[in-house]
Amino acid sequence: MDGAMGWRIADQGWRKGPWTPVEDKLLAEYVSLHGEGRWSSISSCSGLKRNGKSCRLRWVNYLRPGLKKEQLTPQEEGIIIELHALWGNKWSTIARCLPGRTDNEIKNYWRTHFKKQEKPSKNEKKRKFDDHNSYYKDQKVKRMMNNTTTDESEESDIDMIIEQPQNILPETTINFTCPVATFMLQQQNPRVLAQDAARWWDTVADDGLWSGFMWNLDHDHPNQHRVEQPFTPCF
DNA sequence: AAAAGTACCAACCGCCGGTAG
DNA sequence: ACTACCGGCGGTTGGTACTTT
Repeated sequence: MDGAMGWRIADQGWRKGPWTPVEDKLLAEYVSLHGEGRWSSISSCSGLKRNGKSCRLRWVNYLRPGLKKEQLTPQEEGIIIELHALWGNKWSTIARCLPGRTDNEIKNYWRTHFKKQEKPSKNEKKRKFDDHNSYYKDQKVKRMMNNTTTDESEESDIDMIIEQPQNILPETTINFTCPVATFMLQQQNPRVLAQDAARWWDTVADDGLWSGFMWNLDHDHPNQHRVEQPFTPCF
């Protein structure tokens, strides 16, 4: 398999590594003339010493018009989290629901922010705990200032986390009590670190974005969830 | 100031499914 | 029905910038 002209990598002397501006220009010109596709014939038509696979990837992930170069917004992060919980590592499917974002970008984002190493360094463990702990302290203070919750069980969970670090520090994964985390742990993505979800949650909550979001957790039946506003097919 | 650790991202690789001949 | 080609996908790697010690 993969014996196609432009697809064969060995023995062809294809250029590898980072793309140069000249190569980008050649690729863009080729696509503007011939449209997307026909990747395998690029090298013969454009003079590019790249295999078709590499050309396609470069176009899709970097040169294609409409790509967003800026950082992911909190809304986009939330969508990624939700869709990953629903679909798993279907990066291209998730990407179709985020216009201007690529599967590679989303994949990288997820791996960087949510799929941490099994055994982080000692220092990182400490930092994760510190971040996690300070997050809950912040949340507690916010609630006290806003006087918004009287949920004793949640309160005691928070106290436990803050006051009993020895129970948590040695572990890579920390359990936590916000709805996002609870949902994610119910799903098959339990390896979400408190630091990451907490950071995201903090942003969303502070920005007032949470209320408009798609989650709808059924507190009467905590083992169940439903999506109030299903996605319209975007692919 | 230097070394070590970490985060981020572009690009490569192998595999798979669809399709044309 | 079979085979080769093509395009796409997900996992992984390597380089670089940034941060921490």
